[in-house]
Amino acid sequence: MRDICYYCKKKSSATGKLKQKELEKLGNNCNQVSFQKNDKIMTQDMMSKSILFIKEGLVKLHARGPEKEQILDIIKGPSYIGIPTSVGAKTNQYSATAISETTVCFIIFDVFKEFVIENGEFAYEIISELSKNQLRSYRKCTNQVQKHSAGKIAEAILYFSENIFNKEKFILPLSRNEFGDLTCCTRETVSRILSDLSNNKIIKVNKNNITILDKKKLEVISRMG
DNA sequence: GCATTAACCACAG
DNA sequence: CTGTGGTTAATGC
Repeated sequence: MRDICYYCKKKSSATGKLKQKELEKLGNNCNQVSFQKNDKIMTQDMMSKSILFIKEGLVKLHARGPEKEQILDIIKGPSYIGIPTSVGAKTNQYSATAISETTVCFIIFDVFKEFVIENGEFAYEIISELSKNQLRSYRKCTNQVQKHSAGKIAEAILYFSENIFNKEKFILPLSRNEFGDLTCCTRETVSRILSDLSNNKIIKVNKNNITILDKKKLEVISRMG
């Protein structure tokens, strides 16, 4: 049991900086759990007591807004989730739900904290990941406010293709409604824009199967908003 | 004014 | 749950 982290092939870049002793300690202080699609991994407003590491799988981060549910981000393992809310707040500021079969490591907060304090390289890798996420989040926020619907949806399709699946063809792991919650559109607008893009031969849509046919045009739509 | 955009509503499959 | 059509309000030219 104590060696599970030592031999883990899905280590984060931060965990890669841990010494063997620390990895053993991590192994003794984390708990690996499997989740099925739609299982709740972390719930908004609940007390956070662990750092969560997605070893494998897809997860959506979401929060209740004043009006409706908002999908904040789609995360692919291996990646930490919830460091900001575990470190910066008493309770979870958002929920996390599996959108594919997912393996999560729950790491005891104090052990994580100890690594940050005692291992500078580990800490730097964590800061690096948090920084990248914050920059991406700023960019997403600006785009959501300023782009028109087609641009936001094109951007999201490109995000799935380039950052999640690394393919031109993929299965959208969200319903139309959820896709709307992610892109700040209504489900009707999502439907219409997907058909438009399909009619214009920019993407192919069959239920949740999406194929990018003309990436250049999709990028233009994303950029121009 | 007129056109465009997107939300809201309704209804069908 | 999804696609489509009509209506409406806001915004831009």
